[in-house]
Amino acid sequence: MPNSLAKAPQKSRIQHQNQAVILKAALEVFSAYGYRGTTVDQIAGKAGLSKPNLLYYFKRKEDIYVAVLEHTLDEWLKPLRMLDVEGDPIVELTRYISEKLDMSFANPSASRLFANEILHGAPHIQKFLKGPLRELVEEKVKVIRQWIAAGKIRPVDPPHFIFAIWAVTQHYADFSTQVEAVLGNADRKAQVKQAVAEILLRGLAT
Amino acid sequence: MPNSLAKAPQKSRIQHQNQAVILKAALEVFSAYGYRGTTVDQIAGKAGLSKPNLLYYFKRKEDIYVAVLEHTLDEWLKPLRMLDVEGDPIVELTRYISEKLDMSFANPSASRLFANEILHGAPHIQKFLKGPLRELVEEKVKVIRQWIAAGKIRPVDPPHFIFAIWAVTQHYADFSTQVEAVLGNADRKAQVKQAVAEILLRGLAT
DNA sequence: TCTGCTCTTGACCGTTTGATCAAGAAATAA
DNA sequence: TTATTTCTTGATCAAACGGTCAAGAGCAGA
Repeated sequence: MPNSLAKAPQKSRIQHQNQAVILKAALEVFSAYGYRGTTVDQIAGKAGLSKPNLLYYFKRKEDIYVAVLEHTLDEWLKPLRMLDVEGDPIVELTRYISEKLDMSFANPSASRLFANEILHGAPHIQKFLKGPLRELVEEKVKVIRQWIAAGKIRPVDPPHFIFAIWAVTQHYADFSTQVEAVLGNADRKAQVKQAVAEILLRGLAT
Repeated sequence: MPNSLAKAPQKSRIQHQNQAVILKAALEVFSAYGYRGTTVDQIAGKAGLSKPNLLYYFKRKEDIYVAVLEHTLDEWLKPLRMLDVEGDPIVELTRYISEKLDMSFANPSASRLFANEILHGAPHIQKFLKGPLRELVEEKVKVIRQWIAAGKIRPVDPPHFIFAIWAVTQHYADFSTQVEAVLGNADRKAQVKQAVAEILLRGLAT
């Protein structure tokens, strides 16, 4: 018995595969058009399934949306979790900024989905924001406070410093249309990493 | 003849008043639910008009949206326009950050409307982004470069520095749900101003 | 007052969309 | 093979929505 929990209906190969295809398609469509702006037909089309077939795997449109959102959240916090109080602050923060920017460039859809959800009041992830996210921020605020207390970096308001990192790094995913309209479409990942790290971290040097 | 241009249909008192009421209601609803997520009935309800009456003033839903958007854009750029090359850089940038944060706190709906539009590819304001916005950024990039050349501030990548200011200041409007979920609902305008200015500007001091 | 224009609305229309269902096809297990 | 479960889909429905229209109410100038 591979799973003794009553709730596990053990997915078949086809189920596993189709759910993955649906989630991938749904992420792209939801992030591009928002929840209301997305139709089930669009997702089905992008996933290569008929609409009733898609609704065989997820009963309601909202179920798809929630599944995509939850699938994204864990991934989203990983880089921050790794912020290590034992490491050198500038090295740790440079790595964090770099990884967040990598995520923005590699997977802007996830960032936009998240941004869209929060922009509209986060109706589906209130618990996540007030629970795991809040706790993680409190934990990392302590890390930054320890660095300050140890004289390793100059004083800074820790929660707002974390917000600033989020804001700036996610800007390159959420507002890429604007960035490209103003600067043109050239690839500038390396330049952005350099510039952002400098802007956010130079003020911390002792 | 008060207006000899053929196109001016000279608005009546009622027209003037109702259009203002509609634009105000539409801003709130569009920013909260997005373009697709908003129904004409919702706007009409919030404006205290019947749906056909609202459509007497704006023929199509999209016309309302575009009107609200354009009504917001000019206001949006004013603080940046005032950035003065003759002034002290830290004073000028502190004032700019302060005014942007004031806008985020006083009128988060406008910021969210703008964010939502860009998040979804800015289909209605491509010309604005590639025209007036781009030109203004180029102008202010030169201002920052002059400050650097004159040795008044340490070197920084000017366009990305402007983006960083936008990202961080607008974050407190667009992501206020998240900020409040993590930090609680206390009023913290003054603290935010202090913290953000420090984070973004301390690295510029010579 | 009368006249003409502006404003307002209930009823209605065509389309889109989320969701359902019955029935058949495909996979799986015996 | 046969039996059973899983998967797939065309047809269809009810609700929501953007938009129209004709007819009436309100208003301003003569």
